[in-house]
Amino acid sequence: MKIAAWNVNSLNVRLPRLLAWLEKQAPDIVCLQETKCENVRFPQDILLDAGYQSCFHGQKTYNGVAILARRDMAMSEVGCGIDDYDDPQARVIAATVDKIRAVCVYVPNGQAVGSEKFEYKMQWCRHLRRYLQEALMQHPELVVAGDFNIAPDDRDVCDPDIWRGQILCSDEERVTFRSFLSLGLVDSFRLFKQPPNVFSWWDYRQLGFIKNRGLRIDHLLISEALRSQCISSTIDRDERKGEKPSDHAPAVAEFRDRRSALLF
DNA sequence: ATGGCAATGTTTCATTGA
Repeated sequence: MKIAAWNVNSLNVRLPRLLAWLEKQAPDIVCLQETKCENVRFPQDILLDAGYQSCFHGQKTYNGVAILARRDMAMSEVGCGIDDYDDPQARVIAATVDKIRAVCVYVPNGQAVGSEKFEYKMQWCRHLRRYLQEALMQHPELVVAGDFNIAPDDRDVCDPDIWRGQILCSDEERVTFRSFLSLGLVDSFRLFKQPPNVFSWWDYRQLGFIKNRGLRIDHLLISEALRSQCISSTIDRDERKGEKPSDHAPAVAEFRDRRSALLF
C-alpha cells in the first residue's frame, strides 16, 4: 500500500503528468495540494477512467486540496476544512480509505516571518493541531499528508545559513511542526536512513532544481498505529524533471500489505 | 538591493507562491 502527498501547483496544468505518474507509481491513496480548481471543474471522470475515485475541496485561483483513492477501495467520511474554524481558504480535506484516515493538508505559506500572513499561518496551525488531536482519538490509523510549508530541521534545507530564521525554516514554525508530532505522529521520512540533501521543493528560478537548492517541506506524518507497518518513505525526485513539472515532487510512503492482516 | 519562474484571472500586468 502506497500513500503519496503532492503539491501539483494547478491540477489543470499538471493533469497529464499526474495521470502518467499514477500509472507509473500505482499509488493507493494520493493527497493533492494547490489544485487551484473549483469543484465544478474537478476532473473526476478522467481520474475515474484512470482507476481513481476522488474527493475534493477547491476554490478559484488559489489553494484547493483533493484525495484520490484506487477505485476498488472504500472511501467514506469525507470532511472539508477544519471543524469549528471558518477558513475561506480551501486547505484541508479528509477521508477514510480502507480503515486508514487520510488528512490532506496545505499549510499556509506565511510569506515572511512577522507578517500578517505569518500570523495567519500560526493561527491556522493551532487550529489544525486541535483538529488532528480529535482525529487521532477517532482514528488510530491516521496519515497527515501534504505541503506543510515547514522544513523541520537543517537537514531539510539546502543552505541552512541562508535560510536560518527565514520563512519555512524559522524556530517558531519548527516548534509548530514538533507540536504536531507531539500528538503521537511521526515524520515517516525520518523513520529510515536517508541520503543527505533530499528535498521536496525547488524554486523554479535560478536553476534551483539543477543546483539542488531545495527544501523538504512536503511530509507524510503517520500515527503510532501505522509506524510498524511503514516500510519506506521517499521523495520521488524524478517527477520534478522534464516538461512542465510542479515545483514540488511527490512524497511517497509504503506500508506493509494490509489485506492479509485484515483477515485476522 | 532586486529579481530571477510559473500559474491565475483581475490578462498584456498584478498577485501569489516558497
